[in-house]
Amino acid sequence: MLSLQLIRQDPELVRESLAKRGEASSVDGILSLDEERRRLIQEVESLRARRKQASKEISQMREKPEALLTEMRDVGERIKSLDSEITRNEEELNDLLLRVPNLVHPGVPVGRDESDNVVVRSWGEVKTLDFEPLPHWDLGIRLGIIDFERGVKISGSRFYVLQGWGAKLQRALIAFMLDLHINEHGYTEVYPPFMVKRECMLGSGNLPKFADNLYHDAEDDMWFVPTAEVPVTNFHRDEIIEPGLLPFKYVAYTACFRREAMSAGKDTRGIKRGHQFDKVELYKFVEPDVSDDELEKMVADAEEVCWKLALPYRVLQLCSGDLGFNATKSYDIEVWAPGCAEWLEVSSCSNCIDFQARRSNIRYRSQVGEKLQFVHTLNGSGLALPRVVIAVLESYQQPDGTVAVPEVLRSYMGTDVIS
RNA sequence: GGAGGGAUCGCAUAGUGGUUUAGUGCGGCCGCCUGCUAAGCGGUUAGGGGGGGAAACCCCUCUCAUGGGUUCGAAUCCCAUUCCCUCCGCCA
Repeated sequence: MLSLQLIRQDPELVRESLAKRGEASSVDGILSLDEERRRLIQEVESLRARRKQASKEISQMREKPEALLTEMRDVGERIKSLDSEITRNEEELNDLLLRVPNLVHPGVPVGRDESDNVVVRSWGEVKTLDFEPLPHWDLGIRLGIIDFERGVKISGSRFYVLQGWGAKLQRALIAFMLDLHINEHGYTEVYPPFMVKRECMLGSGNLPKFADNLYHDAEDDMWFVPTAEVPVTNFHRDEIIEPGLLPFKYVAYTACFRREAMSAGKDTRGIKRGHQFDKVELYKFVEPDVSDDELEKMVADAEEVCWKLALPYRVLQLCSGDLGFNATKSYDIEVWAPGCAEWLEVSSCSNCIDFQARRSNIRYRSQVGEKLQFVHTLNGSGLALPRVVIAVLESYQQPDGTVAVPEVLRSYMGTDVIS
């Protein structure tokens, strides 16, 4: 959420930022509600001050002053009705504010959609294999490690079962990634709940705007996390972080659940896009002046997974039109999958600056006695599992139909080859 | 799921309708004192919102789990909800 004060002080900045994203502006509506709100508050507060004064006088009188009591009864009624007007106004205002996306970082290239994203670097060689590479769905079926039919039988379309080496490969990747980020990059492992309260979804920015994409248990109003970003953001919700404690760096493994209602019919083949997938997520809470640098470091942490697995990859900077709702600036990492012959998005790393911190009320003090400020939050996949499984299977496949196990996974897998 | 008990300032507690501008202790911070440390002494100790001011700052208002209600006036009385604790039931 943007600061209402900022919108009030510099509405043009906000309008321009929304235009860069190709979003309609609600700035005028917000400003007029804000004006109304301040007017109502001034009125109700002066009535309150008056009532307070009168109550004090009444308490010191021996006889009940009937005229004053009658007047105060009216004042009480007026306060009550103004309060409900303020509540209504604030609900409306808040709903608008919660739907405004983050400001676009000035360094972000302006563009319309993903075709305007910019490749900032790439690593590894996309080499042509000397045999016809199979897509992972064929490999998976032949090796008996992915079972699409049973996934559909159990849960419907966009579900699959990993079994045998397939399941173990995914588990090995999770363990490898967690260990890398914990031991070499200084992240603290957390295992959060996979179902969260509504307010967590508001805090992370998934509600109210993206309810369509979430699984929801209506009976208890519990929401299934679409990414670990949601519970980890809320880890410090409503907290004040004392001087000297930041940064906090967390790595969390979770399953992720997405309805993918918007993309029915897209990427239906294989395990690239399912309603449930696993992910290892990086998350940082940092002081504002370092969040730009911390984003670069986070991307490097995620990239390291790719090069340790020897998977060719490229890093894209997202243009303004492709930027996610929470992000001021984002990089995607894509690895090459020779079987399906495409670049797979395995990570998206974003600086959300104070956007989620404001929604979630996460503040810190830089020094004893200093004013409270909102922290900056960053998140990035490190990495998303099924797509890494795809890239490993397709890149390490051998002419005889077996799949070699990447060096760094051998100790986790206990084998050199999947056959 | 059932039955009871509870939720007050960072922590611990006092507070059963109006000098509560929420007291006290601990902790924290700032002084003083002290050869050092401890002790002692004095002061200080939250957040949101609104208004004024160039600013330092000042004024108002809200917040005693949350939301309603009663009342001229609510931490205090009533109702609902949430969470925590104890016991019972169920359970990986």
